[in-house]
Amino acid sequence: MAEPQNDPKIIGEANLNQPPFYRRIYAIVHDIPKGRVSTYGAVALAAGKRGGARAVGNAMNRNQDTACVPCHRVVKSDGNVGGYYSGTAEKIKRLNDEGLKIKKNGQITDFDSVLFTDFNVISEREISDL
DNA sequence: TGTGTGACAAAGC
DNA sequence: AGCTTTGCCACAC
Repeated sequence: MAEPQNDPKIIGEANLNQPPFYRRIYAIVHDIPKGRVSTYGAVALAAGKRGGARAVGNAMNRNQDTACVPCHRVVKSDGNVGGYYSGTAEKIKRLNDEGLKIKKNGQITDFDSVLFTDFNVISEREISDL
């Protein structure tokens, strides 16, 4: 029984070669429900890294399996959809398909009510140090 | 080895 | 509202 961050069923087989921190991030993002979104910062925190939002964005950019890791559900903390490897338009389209509505300025409608941060995942003890 | 860059964020002004 | 600085991880020069 593999750990979540090492389980190809969770993070995708193509992502097994990725760095440990990235794999942990993928396992977390995997748990974001359809029709909901989370933020780069929240995922970083769930991974035990406050301020690691940038690293999370980098990990999303290199995601090799969008089926296992729904990276389009990770957005900016201000409610803007943020970037996407194949373009923001594609990201918006995917979110629309899950029932979310995006305003013209890129803001997610009812951002607060679709925001998901309730990760049961872990963290190392660094989190107790904040 | 050092520096810069990137799908970000929070704090300071 | 906008800009700057600092923090984070990994990688390309």
